[in-house]
Amino acid sequence: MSLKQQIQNSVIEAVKNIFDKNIENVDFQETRKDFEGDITLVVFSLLRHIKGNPVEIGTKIGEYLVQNNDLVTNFNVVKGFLNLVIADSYFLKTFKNAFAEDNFGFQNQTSQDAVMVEYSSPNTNKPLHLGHIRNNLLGYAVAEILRASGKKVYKTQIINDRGIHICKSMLAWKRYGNNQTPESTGLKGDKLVGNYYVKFDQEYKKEISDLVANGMDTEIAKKQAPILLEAQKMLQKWESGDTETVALWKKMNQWVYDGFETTYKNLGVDFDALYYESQTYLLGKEFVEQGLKTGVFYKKTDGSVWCDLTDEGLDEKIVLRSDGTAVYITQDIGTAIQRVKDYPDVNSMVYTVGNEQDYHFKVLFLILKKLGFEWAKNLFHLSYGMVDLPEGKMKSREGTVVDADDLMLQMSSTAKEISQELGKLEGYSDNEKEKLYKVIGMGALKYYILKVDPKKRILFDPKESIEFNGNTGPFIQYTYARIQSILRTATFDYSKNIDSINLQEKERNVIKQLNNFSEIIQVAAKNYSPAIIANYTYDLVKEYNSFYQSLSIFNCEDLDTKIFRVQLSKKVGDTIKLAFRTLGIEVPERM
RNA sequence: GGUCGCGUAGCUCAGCUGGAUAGAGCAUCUGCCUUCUAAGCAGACGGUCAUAGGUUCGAAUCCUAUCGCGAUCACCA
Repeated sequence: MSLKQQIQNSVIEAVKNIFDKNIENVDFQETRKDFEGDITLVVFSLLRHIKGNPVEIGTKIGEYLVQNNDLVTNFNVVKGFLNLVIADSYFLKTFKNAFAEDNFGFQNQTSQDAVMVEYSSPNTNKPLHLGHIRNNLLGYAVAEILRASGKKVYKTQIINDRGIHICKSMLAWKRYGNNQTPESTGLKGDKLVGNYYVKFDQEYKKEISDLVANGMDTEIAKKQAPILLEAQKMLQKWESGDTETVALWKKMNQWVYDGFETTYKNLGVDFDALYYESQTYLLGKEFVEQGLKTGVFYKKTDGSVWCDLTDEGLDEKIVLRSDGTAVYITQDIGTAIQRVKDYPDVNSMVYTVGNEQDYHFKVLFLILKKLGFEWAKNLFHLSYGMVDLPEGKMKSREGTVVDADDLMLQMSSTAKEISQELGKLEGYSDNEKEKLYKVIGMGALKYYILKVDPKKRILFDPKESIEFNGNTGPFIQYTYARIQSILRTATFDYSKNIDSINLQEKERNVIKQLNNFSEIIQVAAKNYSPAIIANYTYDLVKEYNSFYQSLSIFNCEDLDTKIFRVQLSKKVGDTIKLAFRTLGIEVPERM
């Protein structure tokens, strides 16, 4: 039973005995630092049931609690706030329990139901960029947080391997590629293919301006440029299964997958199930047919099929073209259903997709509900804001994108520079150092992105992101590394049980913060927000550092106190590690 | 224009289901390394929580309107 629950029971009892009223629950909050106490009862909220002066009511309840509840040793009332002082023994006991628990805060899988988390979902015509990094980090972290909260989780992505954009790269490679391969050029496959996507665009623009120079209208030229017409022809060939086109498509896609694999590995993300658009884009049509029969959809005179969502405050939405082909949402309907078929334990899905698709997912979820799927009420769009650069929006055509691989490399090399400047890594091999620079650089990048609320836009300033002071990943990693150093230094058995010592305020603060961890994981899972974990961890580290700086760990007289302080340090380290695990951030033994 | 999201210190961000004097970091200034890692700690400075109303004992938080920024409103994906 949590502290709040225990105190609450006593308060309910007190109200019953003193005022003869039955109440069901009471509002608590943590006591503000400026007042004495650990937990605060908001007396105002009782005024609905009990009439009278809040200070008097608070005082009476406080007196009752001190007499009848061993946990409460003292109290004071300020305005309508009853501040309760909790016994040291309580904090020592909760800490002892937490210390004994390896996965403290993590819950074992509690239900058979699983949740599927989709993220990344890239196009296969260009390399991953900063926007994908936010997507991947968010999706991965949310999946891990859900897992820590007790859910079974599958990670998945849908790879957009089909469509005109792929044909553009293919065509440009065919024309200008001279049979270049990743091997022959030493380029990552996705980079190579991306280059030809850019090449296509250049040629396309050239053709347009040529046509315009010859007197053609710009809008018409955009549609009539020969290279575009050829790309469209290529798409038709692909759709009809032309052997040569399909072979090229397979070859180039494989290059891209290999390239992505490297990027994912460096980012530290992975997937349990892959879906390819080329295999799913026809799914969903049969469900449209079914929906037509049940009246969820209706057919217009031209043969196109629609869903009327005006009752829900939305528009009509097309789900099948007049020529009978599938649109984007048709595929999404099919894929969702397919996933539940493939993984029958899935009854909930999370889609990590940018907020420009808010409307799309609103519609998708509504349609799936209308189609009568039980799990449709458990769908969540993890919508996140764009990543802006100081110069403005990222535009791939204008070359203002921040490439994912380049950025990760840059973060590591900055970590290297700073580390070397500080000169702390004597006795480490070059190999170990390189690995460490990566851990720190990635820690900075990941934390920088994950600490902000997903739904907000991020302004990504490359210079400021590589900041290792303050509320940053490296700051937290540093604290972890220091704790490991303490553990290496401790020459006595610090696993001994400590039953009674006098707790200093700083120590109590750290324990209080530690005690919140389990709840924080649940809150973060409920809100699909890694930012909650990140900010919690930062607060924990702040409390710990304050303790660390002001109380000496090894130079105190009492052995029990010494042991306790090492234990406290270890637990903070363990908690940082667990919290960071849910964020996909590694933690160094030394830095 | 309709719909959705955002607007908190000079900058980047916290602020959970309404609660006490709105919190961190960066930047600027002041202290603290012969003791376990100073990538640290302690402190100062900095706010009409976009604006105006409303609900309430009590609002950054909930409601309404206005302003600003962004996204979206395709037989594209």
